[in-house]
Amino acid sequence: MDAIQRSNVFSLQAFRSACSECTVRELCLPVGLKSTEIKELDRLIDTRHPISKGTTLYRSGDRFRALYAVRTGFFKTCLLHEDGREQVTGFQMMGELLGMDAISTDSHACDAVALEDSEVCEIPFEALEQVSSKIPTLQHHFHRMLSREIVRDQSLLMLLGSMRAEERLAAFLLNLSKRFVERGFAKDEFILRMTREDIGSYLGMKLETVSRTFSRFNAEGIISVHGKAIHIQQPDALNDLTSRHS
Amino acid sequence: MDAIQRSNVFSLQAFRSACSECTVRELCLPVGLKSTEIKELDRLIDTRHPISKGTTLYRSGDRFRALYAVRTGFFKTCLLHEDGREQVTGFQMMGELLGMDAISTDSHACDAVALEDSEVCEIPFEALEQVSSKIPTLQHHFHRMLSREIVRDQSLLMLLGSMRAEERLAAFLLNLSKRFVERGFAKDEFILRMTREDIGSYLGMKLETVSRTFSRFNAEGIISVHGKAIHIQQPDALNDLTSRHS
DNA sequence: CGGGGACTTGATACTGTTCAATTTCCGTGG
DNA sequence: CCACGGAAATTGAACAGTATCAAGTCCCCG
Repeated sequence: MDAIQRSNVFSLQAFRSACSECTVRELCLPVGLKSTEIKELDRLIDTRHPISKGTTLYRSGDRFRALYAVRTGFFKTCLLHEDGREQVTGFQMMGELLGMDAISTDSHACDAVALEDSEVCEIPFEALEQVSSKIPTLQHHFHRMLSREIVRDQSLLMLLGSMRAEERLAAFLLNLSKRFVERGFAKDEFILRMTREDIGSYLGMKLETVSRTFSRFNAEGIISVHGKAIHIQQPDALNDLTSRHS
Repeated sequence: MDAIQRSNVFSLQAFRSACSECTVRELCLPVGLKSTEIKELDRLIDTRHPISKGTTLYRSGDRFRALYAVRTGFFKTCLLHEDGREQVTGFQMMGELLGMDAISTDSHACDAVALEDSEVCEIPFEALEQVSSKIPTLQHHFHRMLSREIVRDQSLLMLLGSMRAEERLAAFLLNLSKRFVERGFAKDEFILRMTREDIGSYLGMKLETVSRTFSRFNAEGIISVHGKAIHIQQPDALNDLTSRHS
């Protein structure tokens, strides 16, 4: 387990996006900005905030002031239904943005909980709007970030609406794998930061079903599971599951 | 049925948002704009486009050029999985915006299909970004629109992830009712523009289950159903369904 | 008026849930 | 460092909710 964690070596890209300025600069990745513009951006970032495991970054109903870029660590966002049911709406890792749902009502629509000790950069939203209206490429990229969140949610809708338990879990693992790779970690070995219950809530199934499905994949040699440590043995098999007929 | 349709009388508000300029002005609803700014906005709107029933406004993969505001009519958006499965991701009616998911990749991520003869206003996106960077209140409101779409998708996630068939359909009917009211139509009588299959896809269930659940609600006197004509008899009963324990 | 898609309804099969009993893991304090 | 205790995970068996398959009806459009 410790061995697996060590195998998640940083790549240069991952290292870059881990430094404070660059987490925000991720907002303007697709284009080269002038150095004066970059300075303006960096001025916008508040100090880094440590968030320890299990604590919330914000809660549903909190007044919206800033977006947060995950610098290190791992978060989940979840809605709380009045009758107590919880729905996990997403998991956020290094370089991803939190809080975009709050813009619409000026108050947060969900809770954001750190699943391990983490650090975030605070991006005061008013300032971001001001700066971005002066830098068209930044504005455009920010719109892309918002839009990407919409697309992400919609592919999750597809998953919840038309896939079976096996397919959902396969898609989930492949998605995690892809995101780890983008950050320079190993594509086939990682540690889950969330519980089976979190996964189940996210994927619309019960924790027992998650556990059973993991066990089945394990028995079939598609992955090996040891608690939260996952090793993907046959990525193609997972791929087949997500796109197989009926 | 014709009678029900007639009972959906326009209110002043609905009438306003149906006129071309105002559909776009909906973008800047929360604040008063100067008349010069309103002129600038109105110049931005392309001509209105009629979209006849069954045709697509855009398809997945189409190059992204503009957002569309629904002026009259009714649309669905749907993702197509490679194996043929279709997932309806939303239904859009008068005054709602289409195409926000396309910003992220510059190409549309889903199909938009007119469910009845409709009209849309085209809002060229580049122009919108330019204008909105000059008018802070417009920029902010546009961000709210994007964010609202995220929130909308996330409450649908909750629905798909943690509700049973009955609860889903109840939530769906209440949501439609709410949106009709906002547009000045009757809150308890309306015509569904989509098929049972569309509803099922949207709510993550099979068309037979949709039909059966409608029949059960009908038998219990909660609603009356005649094909696509719905009359909500006991809104409270629907409310109880959506928020009842386990 | 005819044809075909949309809808309803029934019988059956199956996936995933629920309830319950263990086992494993991991943080905590002795 | 080890032992303890509680949370997390695994596994089984019975059950519930939906899906599937199939037959028949309705209704809308041409």
